[in-house]
Amino acid sequence: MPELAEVEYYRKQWDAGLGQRVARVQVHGKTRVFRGSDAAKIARHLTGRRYLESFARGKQMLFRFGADAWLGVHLGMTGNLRTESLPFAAGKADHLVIQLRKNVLVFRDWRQFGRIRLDIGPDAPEWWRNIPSPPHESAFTRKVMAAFLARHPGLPIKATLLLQSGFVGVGNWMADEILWQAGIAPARKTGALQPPEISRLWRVTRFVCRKALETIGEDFCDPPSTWFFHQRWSRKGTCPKHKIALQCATIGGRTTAWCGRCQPT
DNA sequence: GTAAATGTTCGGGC
DNA sequence: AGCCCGAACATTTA
Repeated sequence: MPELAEVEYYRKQWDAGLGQRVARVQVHGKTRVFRGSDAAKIARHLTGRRYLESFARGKQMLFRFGADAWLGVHLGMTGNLRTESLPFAAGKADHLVIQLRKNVLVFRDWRQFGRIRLDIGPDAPEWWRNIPSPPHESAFTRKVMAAFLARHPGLPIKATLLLQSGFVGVGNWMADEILWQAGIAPARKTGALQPPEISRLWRVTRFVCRKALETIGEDFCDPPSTWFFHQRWSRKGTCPKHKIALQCATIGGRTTAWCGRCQPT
């Protein structure tokens, strides 16, 4: 589920717990989401601390508990966050359950591709600080984007858009949306894009990210009805402009849909 | 019963 | 040494 805007939406789902102290933490010890970390240790460190603030950057989230405990959350493919009220019984996929005074913060993830980690220190952890600027921020200039494209000339542009080192927060549906709106075929080699196409790609990337944040990121409401978004999920989607059947193939290792007329090869 | 799912990482081949 | 692709991860749903 979660790309840039969905992540922003889920981040806010824990807001109801802001300012409350952690009474108890339940973790599923053997779940994959704690890989690389000690789940029991995370539970121990969070207990007694107050939930103070949260951040989202692309597909990553960071939650601060007390002065120096930083909980990193990645939602993977099927993760989500929600707040429950007491009494609450954790379900099978509720791998992290943070019980506060009045509310319960829950991380659920069926497929367990998500990840939870904890860092202790006065400042946000290094992995967090190293995340580049997502496209909706002003630091994502045309020049920055063009330089990134130039580093991956051999990849299909679809695959390049999925690289989190350059297009922070862009995932499978956003990449298809961006390429459709920009009129660029997903299989085109990144290095083959002409300057006017790069300009269009840059403008559209920022627009799609910003608009998605205004709609999905705000309250999970649908993006504009004219978007590709509404068509690409179904096997028999059609181009919003031409009403013709969409093309479908695996590109960059992921299912990709596009319009043969809007996006000529 | 089989295929596919909005993500990332690792290993092998070139 | 890069670079690129496919497989693997775990589970549900169509």
